[in-house]
This record gives sequence, C-alpha cells and structure tokens, in this order.
Amino acid sequence: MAVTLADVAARAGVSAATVSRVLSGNYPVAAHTRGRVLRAVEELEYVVNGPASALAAASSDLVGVLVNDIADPFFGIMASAVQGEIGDRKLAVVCNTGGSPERELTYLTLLQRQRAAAVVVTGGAVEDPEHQAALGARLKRLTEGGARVVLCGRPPMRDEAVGGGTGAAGATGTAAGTEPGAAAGGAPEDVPGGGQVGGRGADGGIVTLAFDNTGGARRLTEHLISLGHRRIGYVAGPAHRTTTRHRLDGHRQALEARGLLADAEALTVHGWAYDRPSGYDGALELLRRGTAPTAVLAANDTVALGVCAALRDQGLRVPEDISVAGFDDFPYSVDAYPALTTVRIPLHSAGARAGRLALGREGAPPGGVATVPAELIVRASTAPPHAFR
Amino acid sequence: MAVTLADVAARAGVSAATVSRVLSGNYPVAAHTRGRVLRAVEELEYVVNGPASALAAASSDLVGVLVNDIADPFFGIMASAVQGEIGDRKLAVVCNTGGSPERELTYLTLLQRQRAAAVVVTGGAVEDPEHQAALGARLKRLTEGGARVVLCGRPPMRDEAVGGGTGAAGATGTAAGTEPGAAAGGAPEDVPGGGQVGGRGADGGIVTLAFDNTGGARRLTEHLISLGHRRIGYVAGPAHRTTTRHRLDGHRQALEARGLLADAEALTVHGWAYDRPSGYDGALELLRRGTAPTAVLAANDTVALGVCAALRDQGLRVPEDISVAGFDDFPYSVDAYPALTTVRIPLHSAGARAGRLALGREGAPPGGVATVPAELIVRASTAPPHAFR
DNA sequence: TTGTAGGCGTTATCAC
DNA sequence: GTGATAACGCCTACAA
Repeated sequence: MAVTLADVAARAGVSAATVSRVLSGNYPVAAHTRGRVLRAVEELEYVVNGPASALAAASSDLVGVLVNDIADPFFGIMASAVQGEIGDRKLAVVCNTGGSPERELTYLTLLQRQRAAAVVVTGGAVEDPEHQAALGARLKRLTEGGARVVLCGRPPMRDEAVGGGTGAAGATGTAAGTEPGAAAGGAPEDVPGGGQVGGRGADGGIVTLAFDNTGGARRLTEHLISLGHRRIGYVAGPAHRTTTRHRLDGHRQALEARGLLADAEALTVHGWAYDRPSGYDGALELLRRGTAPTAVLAANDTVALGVCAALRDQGLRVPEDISVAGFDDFPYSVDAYPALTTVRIPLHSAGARAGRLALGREGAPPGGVATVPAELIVRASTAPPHAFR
Repeated sequence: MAVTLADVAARAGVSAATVSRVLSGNYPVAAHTRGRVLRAVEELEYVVNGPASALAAASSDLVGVLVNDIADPFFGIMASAVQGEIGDRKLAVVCNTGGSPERELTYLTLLQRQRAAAVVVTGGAVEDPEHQAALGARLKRLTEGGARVVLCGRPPMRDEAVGGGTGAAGATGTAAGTEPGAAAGGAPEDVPGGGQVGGRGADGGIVTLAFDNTGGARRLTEHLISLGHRRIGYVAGPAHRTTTRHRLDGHRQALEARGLLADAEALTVHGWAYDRPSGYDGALELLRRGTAPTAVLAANDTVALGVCAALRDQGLRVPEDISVAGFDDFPYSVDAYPALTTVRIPLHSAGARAGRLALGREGAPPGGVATVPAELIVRASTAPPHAFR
C-alpha cells in the first residue's frame, strides 16, 4: 500500500490534480501531459485508492444485488444478468439474505454504508407489514442518498412504506399484495419509456420489475384442467411470501373459474423452502392425506423435481399415474425425467433490464412499474389423468 | 448524505473519537456513554461512511469472489458457500470473468482498488504462461497490500509467477500444470493445520484449494472400462484450461493403464464452454467421426445433459445403446434422465473452506496447498456395452 | 475513560 | 491547461 497519486504526480512532473484529471478522464488535459502521466502510472503500477476517491467524490462504484441464495438458479441467473450489464466499470456486491427479512435489512444498511451507487433487490418479498415498513424506510434512505433502487421479481412497494414521494408517485400505488397487470387479467403492460421520463424511478424513485406469477400459475392450472384433471395438488413455497402467494392465487383463480375451489385447501401443502427436499416431503404429505390428486403443481422446478422423486419412490409413474408441473423453467428442467411442464419467466432478460435500470442506462417504465410476462411451457410431465384415456 | 460522526457526537455530547470507539467496539467505553451514543445513532439514523472509514483505517470489508459465471452451478454453489462464511460482517463482491483472462486481471485490479480484504479466485485457470505471469503479478500485489488470496478449484501458482516468497514457499512449488496429490496417485493429502502456522498463506501468502480432477476422472474411466467399454468418447471442456486438461489427463491415465490410449485422440472433441449446447454439438461431432463410441464422458454434468439430448435426438438410448457420464454432481443431476453417473466434488464445503481461509478464520494447510477429493458416483446413465450383455 | 489533532488519498474549487 | 488548497468523514496515536 504505497504508491499514491502524489507519487505519480512527482514522477510525471505534474501536480496531483492533473493526475486525477487524467485518470478520471472527464476534464481536458494536454496530450503530451496525459502521456507522461499515463507512463508514470504504468511504471509505478499505480492503482487508484477506491475508498479515498469514493470519499472525495461522495459516490462509489458498487452495486448491491440482494438475493435469497446465489446458488439457487432463480437468483443465480438474475444476478448473472445484472452483472453482465454492470460490466467492469462497477462492481456487484452480492448479498445472500437466505430469505430472512432481518438480513435483508442488514444488508441494505451495509450497502448504504458503502454508498452503493445502486441496489437491485431480487425475488419475492416477505408479506409482513412491519417488515415492509422497515424495508420501505431503508429503501427510501437509499434513494435519498442518491442510490438507484430496482425491485426485480417482487411487487412494488406500497406508497406508505416508502413515504409519500413526488406528485407523480401517487399514481403508482397498488393494493398490498395485488400484482399489477396480472390482476387486470390482460397482457402485462409495459412500455419502455425512453429517456428519463416516466413517473418515479426517473430519479430518486424505486423502479419495479414485477413477475406475472399469478397469470402464469393461472394458465398452468388451466392447462391441467383442460387435460381433464379435477383434483390438483399444490406443493407451495414458504408461506407469507409474495411469490408463493401470487402463484397460489393464480392457481385458485383457475380452479374457481371451473368451480373446483372446494378441495383446494386440502390439496395444498406449504414447503419451507424452494428446494428439492421440500418438494419430496410435500408430495409424501399430499399422498398421506387420503384421496390422491391426479396432478401436482410445485412452487418451482426444483420443488417439482423433489415431487417427482417422491412419487417415483412411491411407485407412481409421472405422468401416467400422476402429472407434475413446476415453475420458472430452469435450464435443466428440459433434461429432467420426465421433462417438466412449467412456466417460463425470462429471468435473464429481467435481470439484465434490472441491471440497466440500476445504472440509469434505461429509462424507467411509466409509473415506475413493469410486469415481466410468464409463458406456459408444456412438456412431458403432464398428461390426461387415467379416467380420460 | 448528511449526518456524520460529528453530528452524532454533538447530539450525544461526546467527542467524535468516542463515537468512533463505540461503533467499532474495539475499545473500552463507559456503559452510560455508550448508551447515549447508541441512542444518538438511533435518533439520527446514522450510518457509517464506509469509504471514509476504509480510507482512514486503510482496509475495507469487501471480499472479492472471481467466478466464470455466477449462473453456472459450479460457481454459484461455491460463491454461495463463500458468502455463507463471510456472513454480513464483510461483503462479497462477485465478479463474472466469463473465463476471460483479461477480465480476470481487470477485476483483480478493481478489487485491489477497493482495497479488498481478501480475494477468492474460483474455477480452473487458463494455461497460458503469459497470463499466468500477469496473474501472478496481480495476486502478488494484492497480498503485498495485505489482502488474503485463496485459489479454489485450480492448481497453485508456480513460484515464478508470484515471485520468490519466503523461505517456506519454496517447498510449495509444483511443476506447471501437475496437480498436487493426484499426480502422486495416493489419497489427496490435506492436514487442517491449526492456527496460523503452516507454510505460506499464513500471512501474505496465497492459499490453494486444488480439486482432484485428475483422480476423479481416472476413477470414472476405470469404472467404464470395468463395465466393458473400450471405445470411450470424450466431450472435453474448452482447451487450455486446467480443469479441462486435468480431467482429460485422468481419463487418459486410466486408458493407458489398459493399453487403450491409441484411439483416445480420435475420440476426443473439445467444446467451447461447459454448457449444454457444447455437449450437444460435441456428441454429434463424435457420432459423425465414424465408429461410434460405446460410452461418452463429458466435461461436466451440464455438458453431459447436452450429450444425452443429442444422443436421444439421434435415436440412441442411454445407457442401453451408449453410456454417458458427467462430472461435478450438480444437484439436479440425480433427477436427469437417466440419472447421471458422475464424479462428485464437494463444491459447497470447498467454497466454505475458501471463505474461512479468506477471513483468516482457518489456518492455511501445510505448504499452503490442500487438495479437495473427488468421489465417483455411479447412477443409471452408465451400463455395460451391448457386447457384454 | 475521554478529548485533541493530525493524517488517510482523492476530488473539486479557485486562481493563474 | 495546470497548480495550489481546501474539503470529504473517519481513525488513532497521544495527551489529559
């Protein structure tokens, strides 16, 4: 930890100010001077002191990315996409919250401490009003400090949570937990919104990229119903999380439309995580409850693989004896046995967009909220039930 | 960005120094004083200025983690484990190099600029002497600056690359590209090494957690040979990378022991990445080359899934017509069709150990190098060839 | 136990 | 164009 700006300046025979200007590049400097400076930098192997420049410039080149677990493909893919957009001008600080509200808050504070240029919060939110309020407060402080905040994969914050914003912000509010776009029943609205126009998020606001979990789940259940299934089990994700609930909502909307809602409660079991063991145990629990369903939906593809494994271990064939479907369409789902019917969410492009939004390289959508569409992918794991063959 | 240490000090009626001491906690402060300070911090919602304290203390709480691609489970799992160990006292800066040597160097410089407390470099290295030299120089500067450096999943640096270290370092060198432990043919050596003792890496050195790729690959090929296979195809990873070469080395060692090395060249094809398309195309290429192999080994499980897909599309059954095996034992490999025979590398525990090493929470192994074992996992994708049934 | 003061390495505002 | 010279906010001997 030796060579500093001053050393370079001395060697190049210029002032520290000039060196700084050459390095930051945002100020005119004579060609030959810049040449000498650059040579001195080379010779001395000088490396800028990040903390020092961050202090002086009151801004750092760190971008925080909050994920539940970076090893989970759902988050890994999004984080990778964010990183791809950030490139090497900024650094991505990845924080594994493990889905814990407390850690989410802790990390947000840590990122504020680092004076992060932006923060991307990925994945579903915990539906606790108290936590939402605390989260909103943290996020608000972050934006007030000049950081851009992007929510990717969760519904927008309620206005109360982030405190009344500008006049334009008022138009953004949605009822707690109601997914925008999905609730309207239509195609997810989303207009690129060129430049810096477009409601909050343009500057100092929070931009949200919500996922159409409800719509996707609804279409998936409709698919099963159309195949002839009437008793459809559901191994849901952890309770009190927006992703879990929205998917369940869509499922139930489809059931209700066909008057099949009565059994829904008995056919639903909540896992404790979006992982394979959770699916395995969930499936066993479902079988234990009596009349077996003819199809089982899972919280996501990983859970679905656990479900398949459990069914197989119980001597049931998928999809001959029982259909199974997942959600998210992870890369390996097509190679699973059997290839999973699922709902694709364009995680990579959503993450990339979140990254651009975080860098301000893309304008915020109108109202600061856009909904990412979800597409039904039918593969081999779903088929008509016995009665329909 | 308003409230500073001074503000808190004023509100608490103490000096800035006292507030600093309360916050860092590494200095005795009277109970009631600390109480008042803490209250002031709460009331003012004070958040430390990271860059400022990093500047003053000449150290930051950032830990860099270099990966090829965080969306790849191989890296995602290790990164997640590293993150789990560093918890929320330090922040993980994840850098996607995409396997590019240049970006690897760029990121290392960026991390040095941030005065990262430690850097964990994961995955195989590019086997270019020039790059190795440049890499060694960067790593050396990092360690000289007080950062801990941990290599996880690649062989140790040659001593020339990192410049002559202390006397103890001399014992660590291995011939370029020769994997320690594996080459010896015995079980991977590894002694925890309590405390701060144990060769380089204890302070200012580079600690290496090498993977036993060679040994794992050798055992995998031996397994196939023992099943009766004689023509074994190999869809390798990108050339000039240690992981690719070490696995290929192990494969050939096993072939050579049975006098089967003659066809090896013609049965090997290099992919351009450790991904599915690479496996798909590699398998087709292999089939195109004439006499089809009775088994195909893949660079890793992801590639193996691509191989299986290609074979299936060509009307071949796995493993009836042709056996397939992967490497790494990713979580989903057991759910693939058919369940993959593979070699398990304990990525999570290796990553966790790398994390502890990076924090100095665990002593360096003797010589600064430990080898992570690889275990053969036999599943359904490998079976005897037709001739043996 | 607490306060004082100097410095950490850059950036930005002025003059020249 | 380039050079002084204040901040920037915190840490840490050194004193009291």
